[in-house]
Amino acid sequence: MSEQLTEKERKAQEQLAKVRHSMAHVMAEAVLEMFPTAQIAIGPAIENGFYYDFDLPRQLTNEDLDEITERMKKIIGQDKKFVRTVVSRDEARKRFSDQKYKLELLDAIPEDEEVSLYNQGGFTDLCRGPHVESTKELHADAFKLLSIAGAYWRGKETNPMLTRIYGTAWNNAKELRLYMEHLADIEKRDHRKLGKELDLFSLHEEAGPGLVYWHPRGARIRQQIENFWREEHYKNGYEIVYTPHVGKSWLWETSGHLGFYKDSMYPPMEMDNMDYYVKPMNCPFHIMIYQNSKRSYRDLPFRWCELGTVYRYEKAGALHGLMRVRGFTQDDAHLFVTPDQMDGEIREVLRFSLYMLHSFGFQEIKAYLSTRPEKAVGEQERWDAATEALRKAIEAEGLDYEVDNGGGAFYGPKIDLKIKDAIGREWQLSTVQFDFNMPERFKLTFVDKDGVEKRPYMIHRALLGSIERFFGVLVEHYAGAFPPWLAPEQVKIIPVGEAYFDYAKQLEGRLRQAGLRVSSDLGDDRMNAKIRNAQKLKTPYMLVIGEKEASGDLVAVRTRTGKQSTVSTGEFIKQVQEIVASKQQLE
RNA sequence: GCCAAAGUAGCUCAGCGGUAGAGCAGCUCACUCGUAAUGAGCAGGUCCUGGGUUCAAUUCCCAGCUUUGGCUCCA
Repeated sequence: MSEQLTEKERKAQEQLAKVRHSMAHVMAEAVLEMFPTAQIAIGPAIENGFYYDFDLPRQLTNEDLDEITERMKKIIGQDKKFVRTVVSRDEARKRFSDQKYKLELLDAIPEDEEVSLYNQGGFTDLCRGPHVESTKELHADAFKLLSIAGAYWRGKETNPMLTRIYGTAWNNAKELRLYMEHLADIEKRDHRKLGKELDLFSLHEEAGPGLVYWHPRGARIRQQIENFWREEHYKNGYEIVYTPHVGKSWLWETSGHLGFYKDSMYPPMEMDNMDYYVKPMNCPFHIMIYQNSKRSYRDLPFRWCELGTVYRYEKAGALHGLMRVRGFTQDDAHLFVTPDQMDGEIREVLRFSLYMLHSFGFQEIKAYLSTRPEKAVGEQERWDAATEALRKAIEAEGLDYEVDNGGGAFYGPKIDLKIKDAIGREWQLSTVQFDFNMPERFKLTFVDKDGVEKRPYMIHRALLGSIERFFGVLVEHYAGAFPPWLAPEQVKIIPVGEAYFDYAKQLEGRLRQAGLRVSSDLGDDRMNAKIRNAQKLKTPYMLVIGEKEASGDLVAVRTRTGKQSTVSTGEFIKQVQEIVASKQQLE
């Protein structure tokens, strides 16, 4: 199932990576022309482009980017050859004696590896390559410098901050244009922008950053998501639980959260000489329910789910719209299972997860299997068994997957599912995680057939992740044009004139009785303006009502996609109900 | 948290060392309308907050808060 590239595609990709990497060198040359004392760090090719990190004598402005661009164009036009030479370490050290970052990189190259330099005339870089033969292969009209950003040297928070310049580069001007259009599309779909335009939600710095306010229209969508979620959980053998928002410190000490994540938790509140913490996770609470009685192997598995709102102190600079917030609702569940049940339960969780994601319109899904890291709790056999269970489940579902060796949490291996949205971006939504830690820490037991108390296995899982984030992804995926089953308002009734206001209200009542989300526009705008307003809100159906419709029990349907038709009111209701029931998108 | 940029009306933005402007939205009035904006009028602002410089600060400087783009982080 994995993406197989043909030889030709692979070569084309390699070439483009070389172009981008070489662009980075050209940019470095241009920057050194402008700032001869600049320290240069690294400059790789990345997805869609390249960057280079510099330590510069002053801050860069956008005008500087223009000048760098002009200089790069000049360099490209000179047909400079990229020449590779292998040198000794001493030579390299001499060459870069005034470049401290390069010296550091040089020291990091293993003894048995060659040290190679690439030169294109005025610029030599310590570099493994590969590069294009000559700047002839680069296209002055197919690159663009995009942004200036700060980046830690070697990505380490404690290291100095360098100036990074990002650029994009392509094979020709047309590809660049398409990419720039893609960026514009991303901007149009931005959930923060659409959230305002469609009046879905807001954030209020004065009331607390990273905390989401759901407006009626956003809340309608959320209700649809949650209702569907609850129904499906009951259908799939889960029980819904509700747990508190705060708990005494011993809970978080026992769970280990205070030890590992204290900095990311909201500070405690003191009451009756006790510290209470706002929950950053739901698991300890579900565990309290588990411990409420002695559990038998006959009771297991327990599948307890909760739309649990948690609070985490995210760093100020990390907040981003709905995607990264400080208060969010996990569509959480914890499964307490016997070792025998593990395989089957994992398989079911995965199947359920895929079903949910498909229901929301995500078809392309990829799995990531993360295995035991260096530092981990739990015996090796349990890790092996759990990891195998995860792998078997992925393979049974025929999912394309990658293994992230050592990428698991310290308490257990996990599967993450990433979806691809309408414009090809990946978002991680579902996660299924084994936990060898909590049952141990809370000393969970069940009495097995043989009368012996044993540890249950515990599985954490979230299908949508956080409702806030999932909602943000949905907004961007659909660009705000939600399929009718999710749309906050499905139908807008637009009378052609005041004479039909009464009929509009009557029709509205009838549609509402039929379960549709509908309202009438009885303002004093002209019909055209009303259509425009409904269209801007991406309302799926607009019903224009006048004499013909009122007298014939008809509706003139205009969909937001621009299709028009006239059908009987009954027929319209039936059609919409069908589309809603089948969760189809409007065509 | 770190680097950089930004913060002016509900929204999108212009402007500027002499205490502010547009479009849209809102309100009022007129128009009574057949598939993406009818017209006119009115109202709306501690120019993010706190200091400093200055005769005078929304404008310049400093600090803070928030947002944006990255970096780091993300149980």
